[in-house]
Amino acid sequence: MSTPYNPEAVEIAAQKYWDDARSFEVGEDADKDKYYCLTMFPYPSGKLHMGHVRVFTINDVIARYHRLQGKHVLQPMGWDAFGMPAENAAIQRGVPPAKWTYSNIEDMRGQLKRLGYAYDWTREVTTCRPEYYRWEQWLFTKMFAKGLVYRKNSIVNWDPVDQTVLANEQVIDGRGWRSDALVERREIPQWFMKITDYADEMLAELDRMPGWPDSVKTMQRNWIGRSEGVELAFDVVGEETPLTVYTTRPDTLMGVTYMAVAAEHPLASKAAKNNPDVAAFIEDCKQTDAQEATLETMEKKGMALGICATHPITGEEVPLWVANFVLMSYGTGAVMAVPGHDERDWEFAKKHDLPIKQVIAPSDGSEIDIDASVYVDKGVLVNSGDYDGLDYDAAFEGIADWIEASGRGSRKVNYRLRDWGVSRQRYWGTPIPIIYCDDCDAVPVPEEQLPVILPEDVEVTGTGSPLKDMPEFVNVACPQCGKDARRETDTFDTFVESSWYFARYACPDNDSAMLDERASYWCPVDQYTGGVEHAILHLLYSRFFQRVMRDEGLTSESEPFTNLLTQGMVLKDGAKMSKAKGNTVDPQQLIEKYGADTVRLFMMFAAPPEQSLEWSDDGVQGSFRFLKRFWTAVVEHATKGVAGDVDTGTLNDTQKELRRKTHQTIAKISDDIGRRHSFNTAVAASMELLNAINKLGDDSEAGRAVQREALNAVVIMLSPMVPHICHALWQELGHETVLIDQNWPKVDESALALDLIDLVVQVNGKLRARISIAADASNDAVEELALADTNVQRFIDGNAVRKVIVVPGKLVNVVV
RNA sequence: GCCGGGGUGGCGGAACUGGUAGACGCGCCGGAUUCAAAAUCCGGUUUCUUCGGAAGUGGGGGUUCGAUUCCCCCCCUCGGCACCA
Repeated sequence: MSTPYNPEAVEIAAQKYWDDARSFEVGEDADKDKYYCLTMFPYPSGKLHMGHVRVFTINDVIARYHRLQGKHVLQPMGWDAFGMPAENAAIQRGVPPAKWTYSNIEDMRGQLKRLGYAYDWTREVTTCRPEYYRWEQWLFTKMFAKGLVYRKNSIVNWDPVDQTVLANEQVIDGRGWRSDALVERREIPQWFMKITDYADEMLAELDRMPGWPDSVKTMQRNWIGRSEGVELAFDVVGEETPLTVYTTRPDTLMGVTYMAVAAEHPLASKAAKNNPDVAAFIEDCKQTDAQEATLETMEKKGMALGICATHPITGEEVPLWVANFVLMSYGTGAVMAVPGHDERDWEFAKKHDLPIKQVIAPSDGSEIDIDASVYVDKGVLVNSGDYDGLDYDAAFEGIADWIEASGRGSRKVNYRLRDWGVSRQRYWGTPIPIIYCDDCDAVPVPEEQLPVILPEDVEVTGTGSPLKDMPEFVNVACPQCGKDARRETDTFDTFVESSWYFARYACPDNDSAMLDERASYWCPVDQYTGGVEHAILHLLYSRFFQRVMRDEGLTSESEPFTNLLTQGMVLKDGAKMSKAKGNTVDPQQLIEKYGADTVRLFMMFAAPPEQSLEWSDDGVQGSFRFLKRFWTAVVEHATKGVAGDVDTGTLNDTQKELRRKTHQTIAKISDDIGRRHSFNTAVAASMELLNAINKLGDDSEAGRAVQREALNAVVIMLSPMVPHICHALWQELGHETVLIDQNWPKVDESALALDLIDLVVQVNGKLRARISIAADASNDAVEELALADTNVQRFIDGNAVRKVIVVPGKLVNVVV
């Protein structure tokens, strides 16, 4: 087969072999060491993009590497098939979302197969199919029974022209993307899952997850945002119900000079009734979208309500304001303001001429001017009556004790994390299995009536969900009393589907249970790979669902993903690839031009997986060139016949050197892939070894044996990245066996031994000489030889040597 | 605004636990091969330089015999911020 490298022929042949042999279909074998290797499943947007190719290749490399290590590897693939783009396509092109989605899946599956990923396609899951989503409907009804779901009002982006709810990404500069109308905040009833019930457990477990990156764990910790503080009630003059607030700084209680409530707060609404200015202000507050980033960066506005609260300790009256930065959905919808010791309160007080009172002084006794700048550090209490002189801890305890004793409140642990709102006013999603009855209120759909099937043959117009206009869907008998009732027409957030799919891959065909014993075999996922953009929401929701499933008796695992790898984006000209920017690169065209292996190789070589990857057409060309060199090297070696085994006793120095390089490289690549996930350096090391093989030019029996050993190793070690070419080259090297069934090469420690080692010599930290010395030389001998070097002596220049630092095997630093 | 990343030659990146900055590849320059080109192969390639060296990892400071690596401050940039997935 001394033909030039023809990627297409090589790749189709390898793929046909894997297909025919069903190489990647795996069952549950209790005797084998299982390894579940998973990548975040894609949304079927139409075509594969480079971001997909990158993450799937990373995962495939890990999967194939572990298979060569003797593991029983499962790598499945499926489709996160519900979501907005299908509705948008339907609006724009009149294609029903289901049809559009299924056709995209067909196209993308074909593209994935062409890339040669080692997937077990018999386990494919598609979330928009009733046999999948029925089980999350089922779990929802179980959660309902346990009180883990509830309904409450919450805020959405309302487009007053299109009369529809908008997603945050459909709000551009505060306006609806289609109507250009100013978006309003509007409250509607929605379903919530009590993720906060698991906040403490999920937070604590983060400390016992060594397989996750610290950055992701830190983000999740901050997101959960556990804080200890007190909740306390302020009496409101002329009101029966007091105003409850939460604070983590009870030590600053004596510094409260005003309070603020949300625009939606009942006290604000009440004040608005006889104050048109307040009413106008509240209306104005609603003229904004519901995103946190908008809220945090917009101008802080407020207005006095003309009502006062009573300070619980001093009895002084403090004015009540309504403010746009206080949200009804956060905490109690009201805050106590301590302008002296809170940044935002200070700025607000300055703007509205509210009094600023210093109640905390720096612990070191230094003077501060609270009118000139805010002081947010913890310190010693001043101007706080009985509490003066106490430090933060003592003041916290003292004031908290007083609050509890007075019956005004209590210590409370609070979370920044809010319960998960799962209702979406959209068509293309899993129907929420609830029936509304005038007598029985919200009733979950009984198990025997599941799944609630989403009608697929619909027309989508863009103004509201088509389900509302389908009496055959909406009208239903109440499961409890049998009277006429109405189905919920909202659907689930698509994060619900992606919160448990990883477990369903183990048993996608089970039509009588959500999970079975096969899930116990495969779960948890050993290696999970996906974009950093999912560091919080998707990963936290999945951790939550895993626990819900555990508490439902479906699994014994608490954590879904043992090891996590978050990969960076693919950029072109420094920017994320997007149709809008016109800087996309189509993987399909590249595969046609160079083959899948070249694309896979470039992806692995161009950057470490966690970092963003800058696309380069020249770089792809370079990867292609390397594969051609690789092909030629093996073919030229093979045409001279099959070389024998290495006889270590008969090698000359250059042969020994290549053999050392071979085994050094085996050690390096094993570590690079297995431990560090540093695929770019693994590829670089393979290139170095191949360069060394090509340089040897030794056709003696021993020379050819050493080359063959090296080539065998390179072919196996590059195969996770470029499996097709390696499949062919393994045969070319004369093996009767199949590459994917091989074992990873082993390091021969004896090949690594060196008689002489090179050390560098520094004088005052600057490189001045290189010396070669016996590997087992003593530090004294190393020092002596270093000092004897003429260039070293030149830089010592007659000065007294103050110190000599010898780092064994590395360097000598002479300090003068 | 808040939380988490990143910043090293002309470019992508390497340097893993504080120890030779620039591995490997791209690009470029020179050479071989060729009627010529493509492809391929060989050599060179941080900058400045008085050719001795000197400077250099976003900027400023610090710790250390020694800092891309650790600490403090700042700048730029990317991701997330609960309805994009």
